Amino acid sequence: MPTRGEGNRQYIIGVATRLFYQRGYNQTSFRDIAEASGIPKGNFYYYFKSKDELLNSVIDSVLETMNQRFRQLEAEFDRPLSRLKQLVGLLGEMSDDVMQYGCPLGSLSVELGKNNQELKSSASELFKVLQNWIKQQFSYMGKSEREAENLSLELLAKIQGVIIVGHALEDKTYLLNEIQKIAAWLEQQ
Amino acid sequence: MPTRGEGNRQYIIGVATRLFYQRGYNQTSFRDIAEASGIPKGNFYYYFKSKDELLNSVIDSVLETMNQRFRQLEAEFDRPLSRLKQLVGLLGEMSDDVMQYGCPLGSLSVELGKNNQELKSSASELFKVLQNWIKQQFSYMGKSEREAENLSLELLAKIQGVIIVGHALEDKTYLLNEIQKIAAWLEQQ
DNA sequence: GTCTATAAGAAGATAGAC
DNA sequence: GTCTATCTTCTTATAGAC
Repeated sequence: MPTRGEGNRQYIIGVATRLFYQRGYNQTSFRDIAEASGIPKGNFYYYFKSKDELLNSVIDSVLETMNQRFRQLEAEFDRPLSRLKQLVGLLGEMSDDVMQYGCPLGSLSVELGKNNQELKSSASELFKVLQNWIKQQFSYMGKSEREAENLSLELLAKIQGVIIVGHALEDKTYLLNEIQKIAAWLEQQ
Repeated sequence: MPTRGEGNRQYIIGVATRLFYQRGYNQTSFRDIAEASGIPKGNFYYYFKSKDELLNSVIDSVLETMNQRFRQLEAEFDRPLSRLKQLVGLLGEMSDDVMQYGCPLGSLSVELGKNNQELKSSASELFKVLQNWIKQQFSYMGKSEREAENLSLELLAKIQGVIIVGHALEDKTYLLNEIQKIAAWLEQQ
């Protein structure tokens, strides 16, 4: 059997990230992750002392991925408006997943809000980091502190709103159209 | 022990409705419902042949409650605009629950979308009924078919957006303020 | 580090006495 | 109709061989 060492840890986190999103945290068992990863479930306790700790590691990993993507957007696009439009474009690329599983950040936050307040706060951190980055982009665009705050919340609410409605109404065309409208709205700011 | 007959059925549905909302469907066990209702869990199978069937009954019951409330709003308020504002006002009254558990319709739809497509469609029905009623109110206000459709979706997306953002950011003040803004937006239509 | 076996308890569901 | 006891399976988690 191959020995991947610490690489195994990251691999487990990657598989868990996907399954937690697609099936929900509570509905994903170590058995599921074991089958999807090919790693016996007994091993998980060598890397994580509990399932909750695995979720915390997943959240940390998602946070890191988010920050990497932010830096990437900052390097690739000079104009903050372009960065925001790119972010919205990403939503369009994820539309199939979004239609089935909802927003990765929003759905996790809501699920954990129902029976795990501690982990819910961790998940909410992701949301706050995203909001802060968006806010900063609006600041770069010359908006005041207050305007940037309001616009960042407005953008987030628009995104979350069309995701839930598209998901619940099972209407992908609606979702795609609304994403276009959000991009157009961004252009006007 | 008291014999409540068919009243028991409705009583179980009522307790389950609340618990499914507060804890999530998958995270609510028959044991939980038994403890909260005082009815032994073995009895549930006399009224419902499975947990999924109980959820279906809950969804049916919520649908009926929604329709009752619609009729009530129609009887109590002549102007369709007043009815819609009242509906938004209801969201404000539920704000504490919404902050903790999210939207009763939206969160259920997202949860079921992750591992129970059949039940998810049933939950989505609730959403569609709500949208249709909202659309009808806009029609009564003189909007065209297309305008009424768009406005109903816009209202729903606004509501869902501020719920998720308020919930994830743990900011009740934001939620309450945004509900006020939605009411003001309604006024302009 | 990796793997198997298994413990301890909770889940949904059923049987059958009353 | 109501209730208890129990079956089966699945869960998280641990023990211990290799």
